[in-house]
Amino acid sequence: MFDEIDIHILEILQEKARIPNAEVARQVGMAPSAVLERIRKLEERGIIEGYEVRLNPACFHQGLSAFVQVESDGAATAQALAEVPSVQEVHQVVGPDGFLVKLRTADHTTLARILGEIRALEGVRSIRTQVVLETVKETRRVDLTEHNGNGRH
Amino acid sequence: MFDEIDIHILEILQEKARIPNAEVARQVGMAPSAVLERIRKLEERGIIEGYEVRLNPACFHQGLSAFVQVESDGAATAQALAEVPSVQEVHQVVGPDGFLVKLRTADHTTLARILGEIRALEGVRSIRTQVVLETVKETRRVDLTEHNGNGRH
DNA sequence: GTTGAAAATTTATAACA
DNA sequence: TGTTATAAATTTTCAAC
Repeated sequence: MFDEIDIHILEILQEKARIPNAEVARQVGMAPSAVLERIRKLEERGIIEGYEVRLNPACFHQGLSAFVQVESDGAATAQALAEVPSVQEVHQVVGPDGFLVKLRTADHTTLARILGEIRALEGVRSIRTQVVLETVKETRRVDLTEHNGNGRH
Repeated sequence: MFDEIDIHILEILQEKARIPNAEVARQVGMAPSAVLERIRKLEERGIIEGYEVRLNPACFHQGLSAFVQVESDGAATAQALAEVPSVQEVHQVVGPDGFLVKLRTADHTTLARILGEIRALEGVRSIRTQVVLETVKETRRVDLTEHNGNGRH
């Protein structure tokens, strides 16, 4: 799938995605055009899904995180949950609690309102909420260290 | 904190962070240097935390997600959890289950090994694991729609 | 798949409204 | 703060290897 140079490029981009191509080329010791070509192919193959800016949620009235275990029998529940504003993640999980939902809200008042919305969704039998006191770690970064020196994948 | 133009810029960057400054300037109808200045200040003020490439986890042997409820009495548990490879998130939550941990692994075998590691951490009394069957939605994007037309913040 | 060079575009900087 | 203008740097393309 990719070689060590690709991994190196991805490591650089994971660290800081909005840097010039020429700078990436310098760090991996290749011509800018070659790096551009590799990045293009990584994008085409779906290995790179996209580029995001990481905003500080607290600056946008979204400082409160919570996880909600949703027990549901409705097939359409997942989509309905995904469309609720401030829902950031919806995972279908094994076991009696059908879905695990992550959401961000401004405060406890807003959280209460959102939870009411979720409880009112068709098919939802019960919900159990866990409010986050403090987020110690939160990253989307993929661990690439194991892909170094192993040759091709 | 920021005005409508800032919000517009952030909306564009949330959609696709690795686009030229000049293109952003075109879309908001301003001079590139003015846009660059605004972005710099958003970065300085910590509103923009950084830029990330979004990689496809499945391409890096991280296709299996799971959430682990960790009941613990150790003060250092959070840090220990955060340092476990393949742990992507650690949240301290209200209630008896002290922490909620999100992790990504290659397969069930690896998951079992990681869970063993977590269970062996000092202070951990019990863990309860929820394996993700399917992720319906997973985004870090902040909802900026409410910040439009409301004037300054 | 890579290189190297040319052309188009973008970024950085400074003077100015 | 924003704009324009200029120089420096970068991106992109393409022919050749």
